[in-house]
Amino acid sequence: MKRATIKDISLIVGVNPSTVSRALHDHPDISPAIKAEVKRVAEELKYHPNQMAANLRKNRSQLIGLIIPEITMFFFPSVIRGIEAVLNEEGFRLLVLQSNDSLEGEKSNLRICGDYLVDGVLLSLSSESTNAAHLEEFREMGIPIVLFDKSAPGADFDEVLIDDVQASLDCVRYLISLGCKRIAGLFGNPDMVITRNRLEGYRKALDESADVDKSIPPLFAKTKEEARNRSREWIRKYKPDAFFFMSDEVAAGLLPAVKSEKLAVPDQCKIIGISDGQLPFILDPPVSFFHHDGFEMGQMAARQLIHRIKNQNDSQPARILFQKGSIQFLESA
Amino acid sequence: MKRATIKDISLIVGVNPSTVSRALHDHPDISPAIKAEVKRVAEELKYHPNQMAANLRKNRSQLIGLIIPEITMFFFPSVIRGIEAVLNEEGFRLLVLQSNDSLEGEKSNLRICGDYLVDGVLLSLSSESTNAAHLEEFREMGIPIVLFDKSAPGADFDEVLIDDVQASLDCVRYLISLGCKRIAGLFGNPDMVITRNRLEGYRKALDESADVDKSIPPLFAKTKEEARNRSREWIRKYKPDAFFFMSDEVAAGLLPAVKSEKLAVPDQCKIIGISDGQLPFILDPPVSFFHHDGFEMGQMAARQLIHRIKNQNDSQPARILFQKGSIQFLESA
DNA sequence: ATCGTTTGCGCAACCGTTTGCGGGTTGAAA
DNA sequence: TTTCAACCCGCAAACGGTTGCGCAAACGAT
Repeated sequence: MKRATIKDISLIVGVNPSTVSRALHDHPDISPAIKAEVKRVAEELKYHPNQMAANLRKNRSQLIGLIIPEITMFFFPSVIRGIEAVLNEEGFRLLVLQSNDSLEGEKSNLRICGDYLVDGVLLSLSSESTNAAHLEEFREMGIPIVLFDKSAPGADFDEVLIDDVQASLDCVRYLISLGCKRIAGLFGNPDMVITRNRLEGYRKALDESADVDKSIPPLFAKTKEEARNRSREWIRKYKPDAFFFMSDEVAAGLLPAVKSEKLAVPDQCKIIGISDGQLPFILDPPVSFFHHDGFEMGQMAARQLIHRIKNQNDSQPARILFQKGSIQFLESA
Repeated sequence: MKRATIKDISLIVGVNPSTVSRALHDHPDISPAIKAEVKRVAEELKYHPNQMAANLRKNRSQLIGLIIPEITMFFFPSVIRGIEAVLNEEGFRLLVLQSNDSLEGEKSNLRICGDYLVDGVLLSLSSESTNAAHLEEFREMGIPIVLFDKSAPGADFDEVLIDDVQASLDCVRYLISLGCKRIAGLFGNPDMVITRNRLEGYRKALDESADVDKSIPPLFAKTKEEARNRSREWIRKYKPDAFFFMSDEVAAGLLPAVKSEKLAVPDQCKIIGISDGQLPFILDPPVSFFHHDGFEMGQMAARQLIHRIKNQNDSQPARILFQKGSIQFLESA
């Protein structure tokens, strides 16, 4: 059984295909009688419009491209749920693409988005994307881009971010307020702006206090495995009394290392960091965290993109900083 | 700047659009000279084919629909990586859709797949999909479906699964071989076939042994939160000396409960289950697991689907059971 | 009865690419 | 010189839906 087309309906009802199209879209030019009949037949034939055809004609696709470095168990599943929650209501579909954290991959994915006439792109930059030059030609084609979570300096696009500096600042200040003196910072890929910002917040907090040790070098780990492996030695060498982790991924490596070094939490060391909020309930011990909610960020990014799609050039690029603001405490610290 | 089209190229080169199309596809009818010139101009104009137009004409889309109940941090991120690894090589793109674990959502997603002319669907059934009746009309449209991870009885489609019964059987047998007598089983949504099968393996293993306690009721939890909340009471009431968990999701709820009940692992109780293999390295204590690799399953499902797309009716539906086969031991048990 | 307006629908072009067919040109074989 | 393949390329019709424009019928007002 082939799919029914508008033509099939038009033949049965005895009207022109254009009339069928208008009837199905409730165009005022069409009489109620014909509308009813067309819809009845459409129902009967289980007619569904061929999106490709409609898209070709309308020069849009109702597709949104999502480009992320790599989909892991951390953060992005929440983000995708948030995005889809918003997009589905608006009738958009999600094309998921991974850049493999490379600039080339990102470019290639952007091209794919162009080829499929996506109506907009949600983009979390790769660590190799130190600027936004490769996005410019995309802008020329009139396809809106919203950057989220990971941006780049001078990127003149809509952005949805948390205040990375402030978030880590808050976390480390909290550790200092507990009396911690040797606060170790665990970070991700040092090439990324997000890492630099969170590092900045960490350092700023340390600098505020006269009597904390500032000699412990931050540890940079690109994967949770690397975080776990290198954490042990780091811990042994510097004997921290507190840890700040910048993401769930590195936290997932840190905790096992802390355990294997027999550091009691929170008695011997406190741990806090920035997290999507799922892992802290799974990890042992539960760690406190600055709530960086992926679901919410996904929603906001999607909303901003849809807004931008509906009114292309109504305003300057928006820089949306959002934050739950508060730190959630799970340890008994 | 508008996108360049084949027509633009044809005007510059001075040939017919059809010649341009053939030249770009290295059709043997076109002379090397024209091919070179066409490609040069295409390059110059940064030409990229409009997929929508090509798809409409060719009546396919190079799109694959992925329908899953819900994307969480468990399992599906790995699966998606596996799928994309295969699809990208073949030039397919992935449309990710969530059914919200409902039959209606699944149907709706299938319709969307049809509207976008997807070339195939990868489907992990919702818990409400107790049969595959709603997939039949899809088959009539000639769109191949590959079910993975979660199937239904009597589903006459390609399936990529692990041997759920055998996997849990192996796990529980192992616990018995360690001398465990009070083995508690923690499961997910009892409506799902996958749960029933894993429960069956669990029970079968228990039945093989005369002196194990068979009176501990299995605990069914649909979310990790439910697993955590209800585990405590369950543990207190039945004092198990071992646990079998059927998935990462319930394991993520179980472990904190075990910890809070002060059960030492593996001294006071052993824990083993079926896992994607990421969480066990994060959880404390690390638990042993039957490796149910999402990445690999994603790859296999994608390969099977592509095979089916390329030769539609070459054979009966395949039922691919795969397993790493071995249990990985992380505890010192 | 006449004029003007609204109502309701058809005509045909169009979106960009693909593809069956046909035909002109060139070359070699008979 | 005729014949018949290749060899190359253009023509035009698709794919299915959308939309500007035009026109006839129906209606109201004068």
